[in-house]
Order: sequence, then C-alpha cells, then structure tokens
Amino acid sequence: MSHTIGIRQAQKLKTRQGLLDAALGLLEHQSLSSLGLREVTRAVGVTPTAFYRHFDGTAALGVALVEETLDSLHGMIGAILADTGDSEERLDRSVELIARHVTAQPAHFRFIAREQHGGVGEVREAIAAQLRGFAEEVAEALGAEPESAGWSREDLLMLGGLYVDHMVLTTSALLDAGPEGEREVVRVARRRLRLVTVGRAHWLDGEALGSES
Amino acid sequence: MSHTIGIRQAQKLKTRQGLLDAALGLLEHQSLSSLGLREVTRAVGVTPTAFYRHFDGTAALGVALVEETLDSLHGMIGAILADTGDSEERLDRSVELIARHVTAQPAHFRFIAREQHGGVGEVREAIAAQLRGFAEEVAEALGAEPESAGWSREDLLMLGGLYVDHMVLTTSALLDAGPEGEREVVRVARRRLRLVTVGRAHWLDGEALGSES
DNA sequence: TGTACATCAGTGAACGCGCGTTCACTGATGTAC
DNA sequence: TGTACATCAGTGAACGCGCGTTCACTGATGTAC
Repeated sequence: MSHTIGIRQAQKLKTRQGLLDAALGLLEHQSLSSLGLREVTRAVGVTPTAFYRHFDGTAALGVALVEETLDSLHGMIGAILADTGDSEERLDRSVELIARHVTAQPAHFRFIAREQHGGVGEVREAIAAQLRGFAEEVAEALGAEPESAGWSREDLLMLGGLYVDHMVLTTSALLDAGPEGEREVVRVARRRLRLVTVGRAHWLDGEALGSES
Repeated sequence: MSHTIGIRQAQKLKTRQGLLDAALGLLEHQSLSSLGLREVTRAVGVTPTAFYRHFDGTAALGVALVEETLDSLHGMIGAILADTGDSEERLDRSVELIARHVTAQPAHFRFIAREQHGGVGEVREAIAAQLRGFAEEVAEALGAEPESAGWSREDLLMLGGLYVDHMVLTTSALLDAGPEGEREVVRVARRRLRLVTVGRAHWLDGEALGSES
C-alpha cells in the first residue's frame, strides 16, 4: 500500500507553498532584504505568527525559494542541452528556449538575477552553489561533444560557466526589456553566443604557442 | 577673478557627500530597497530631517550614487583601454587592473553589481544607461584597432557590451571571493577573456557563409 | 468501530521599536544699501 | 566698513504606522488501545 500523507501535513505543505508563491510575487518589485514577514503572511491570508511554523525568517524563505527555482533553471538547461544538431541553428534555438522559459516563469528568473548579488548572504551563496552545479553540468555535456576533444577539464568548466552566466544575463535583459524589447535582446544574445562558439572552435589553435605556468 | 563658493554651499556639499559615503558603507551588507533614511543620517551625525535638504528619498540618493560611481568605473575602463600592446599580455594586465580597482574601491563596485538588478527601478535604469555608455565607449576604441577591420557597428557594440558585462561579472566575483579566492577568480576571468578574444579574431571567418535577415 | 489522550498548524493579543514625514524653529551665512 | 534684512541648512518634537517576535491558546487531526 502506498503511503498517504495526512490531512494535517497536506495542509501545512499547502500553506508553505502559499508563502513561497506570495513571496515570489512580492519580490517582483523589491529585494529580499526589504521583504517583510508580515507582508508575506498578509498576502497568503494567514497570521504573522504562522510564518514561524515554516521558516526561521525571510532569509530562510529566500533559501527555500532558491531551491524551488532550481526546477525552472534546470528544466531550461536540460532543454537546451537536449537540443542537438549543428551549431548555427542550435544557438538560435537555445536563445529562443531561454526567451520562452523567461516568459513562462518570469518571477523565478527575476528572483535569481536580483538575489544573485543581493544583500542576503545566505541566499547569494545558495544561488552561487546552484549556478556552479549548472556550470559543471553544462561542462560535462560539452565535454561529451566531439568539438571538445583535447580540452582540459578546467577549460570546459570555464566555458560552462561562461554559458551559464550568459544565460542568466540574458534572462535578466529579457525581463528588463519587456515584450517590446525582446527581439533586440534576442538578437544580441544570439551574436554573443555565436562569438563564444567561434572562440570555442579555435580555442586550441594557438595552444602550442601560448604558455602559462 | 575665480568664483569662490560660499561657506554655506561648501558645508552643504560636505554634508551631502557625507550622506553618500555613509550610504555606500551601509550598502555593503544590504540592498538599497531596504536602506533606511534614518540609518544614513544617523551614520553622518545629522538629523533625519536634514536628509530632505539633499535628496527626495533613498531612491534619489541611489541615483546620485550611480553618478558618483561613474568615476570609478570610467577610470578603470580608461586604464584598460589606454593599455596597448599585443593581445596575450594585455588581457592579463586588464584583469589585473580590474582586480586592483576592486581592491581599492570595493564599495563602489559592490553597489553597481548589487543594484544593477536590484529592486529600485530608477537606479536600475541609471546603471543600465551608464553601462550602455561604457559599452559604446569600448566599442569605439575597439573599432579603432586594426583587428576590427570589416566589423559592423552592431557587432562592435555587441563585443563592447560583452567586455563590459564580463568586467562587471569579474568585479562581483572578486568581491564574493575575498582576498584568498582572488587568484582563482583572476585565472578564470583571464581564460574567459581570452576565449572571447579568440572568437573576435575569427569572427569574420565564416561571414560569407552564415546568413541572417 | 469507539473512546480518550497527544500533537501541532494556525490564532490573536500584546510588546517595544524604528521608520518616513510634517512642522515651526534657529542661527549662521549671504546680500543690499 | 557697518547695519538691517533675507536666505536656508540643519534642528527637535511630534505623528501615526507597520514591523518582528513572544506567548498562551484552540481545535482539528492523529494515534493508542
């Protein structure tokens, strides 16, 4: 027999999710470091005191939000990595995938962009750890491609990080640009991605010459 | 005869500068959207009311801070662009210049990184405008170099923006890493910069083939 | 199945506190004559 | 230079408000028998 969770636990999870959703909404126009606990509970329709049944404070809620956004980001990266084919069209599709995900889940991406360098240390660290993980994931996928023959692990990580950072910058630019500016942002993001890819293709060309300790 | 400013005006400017300096210090551990007006005046040793003689509120102070940080950023970019010589060593020196500026003026760079995507719209827009201006400046300098023969203005702007964004990311990474992590950040930043430069060198290689509307 | 007790998510009152903003003011600085 | 008036940067009291956190509580859900 499957384990059914009790009514009590289900209700608790529902309230917790309500707090996370409400916070994410409120964070569209402010930073986590100015988000009030009472603001959040008011939006959910629950007593301020109830907040403490779920989180120690708004910083802890922020960390939980980072974990939640992992799904959005991971889904986007997975979709991009799963795409196969030759480079030019694939780059274009990657940028389109980013744009589509940002349109579908703007709040998650805004949260990451905003709090990546925000005022709450715990959250900054949680985001940094998450992005580092994604960079490794991308590096591994890149390493499996034939174009990466001869690449060191360190260079693959550098490239993975570059792609991830570029991705985050693009999501943020899309959010700032709004619907009317989207086409322009997409244009520039494509070119940047293409330039990085050109650099990748010729990365090892001068290897025998260039020296470093 | 030169125009001497009065005692009153001099004192006012001094207080204003005190407010800006105090705010910049307080913003090391929080975001602008949670910065309190009273916090700032308390740090300066002045009545809360006096704040209004200088700024409408903390958002206006934030915009003023953006203008002030222009000097730091502009100085850094100028130093990098003024550097001449062949690519490899020049890239290394550029990253070292960034590291040196960040060490000398950490608060300014932290402010820009944090508020670039922060919760205060006016400030975000002021920063975006400033970075756009720098990207244009870099694009112009790049355009004057022989390596840029055949480049469109749009591509130069794309590249300038890429360098500027990379620069901001590096400053932020340096701040997060602290002194002990600086060497590693510098290593990765150099490689990224080199990859972009390799991409630049081969950008026009496939031009005749690649097509876009 | 029925009963008696335990658990615990959410309540509601209360607290002390710092916030942003207003207002009439003071007294040093500036200006006109 | 001296005097009489104007300006205005900073003061200090006061306001109403929402904040985070505490506490004892309630009553539905869960569990043991």
